[in-house]
Amino acid sequence: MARAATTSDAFNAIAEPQRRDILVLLRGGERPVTELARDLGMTQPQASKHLRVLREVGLVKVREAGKQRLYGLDARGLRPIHEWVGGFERFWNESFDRLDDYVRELKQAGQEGPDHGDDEQ
Amino acid sequence: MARAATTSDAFNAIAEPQRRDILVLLRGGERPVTELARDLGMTQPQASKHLRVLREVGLVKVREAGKQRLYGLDARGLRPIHEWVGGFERFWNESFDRLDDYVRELKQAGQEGPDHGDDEQ
DNA sequence: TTGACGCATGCCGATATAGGCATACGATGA
DNA sequence: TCATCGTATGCCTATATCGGCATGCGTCAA
Repeated sequence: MARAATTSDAFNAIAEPQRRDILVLLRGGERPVTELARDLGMTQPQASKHLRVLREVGLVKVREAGKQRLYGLDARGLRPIHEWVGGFERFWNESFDRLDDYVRELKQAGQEGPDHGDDEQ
Repeated sequence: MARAATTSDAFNAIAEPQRRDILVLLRGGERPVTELARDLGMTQPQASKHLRVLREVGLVKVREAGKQRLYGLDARGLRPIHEWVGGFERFWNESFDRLDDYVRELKQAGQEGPDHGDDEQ
């Protein structure tokens, strides 16, 4: 096997910096391919290809407008990511040493009696 | 070129589902490699390799414990991701059609001058 | 020392990405 | 119809991933 397809996931799609840049730019509203390419300093084919990936994972939508194709943001696909990552919030808020303590406490609590509940996906 | 290195970014590191699983499991506390491998149904070398990537991007830390090496979570690297993705929150909260309207309003406002007042949420 | 265990690596193969460049295609206007 | 603009694709190369398998290495117990 190789790496998971960039189009398999929103996770994989946004792993590419340029694609992230595109999304950010798109927050400002719909844009035609060429404009995106220009603003981000990439070639038109490059932009088109990245947009294809983003389209396939559903992070952008296209709208025909005469000769142009306007790409717009569809951020809904980012929500799951935000939630997944958010599941770690308490862990980065704790300082490191204290985090270890915290974990050890959890373990003990788990062995001794009713738990504090906290787990999985 | 090829794809960005998996170790170049936390973004790239968590693009791999198995690595995400490891992180989730690690929320429960430190674990030795073999246990992780067993619980996640992967081979030991596989686990080691994924842990290496996670270690290189700083999402996990290791601690020697006799024959074992205990891997623990260091979620601090996830924070930037959470923030980046969080920058799109308002966009996935809007329904799609309304989002377009919103964007159009922004554009007009930008061209005409002082706005119509009234946006988001 | 020897042996078992826990883990990290090395090597190989299959796959697919991202970039560069050329080009095909649809829409618009002359 | 023809030229042109705006995009999407195709092809080629270099690179690196992930998985499988074997093996190297350090630690601990006989």
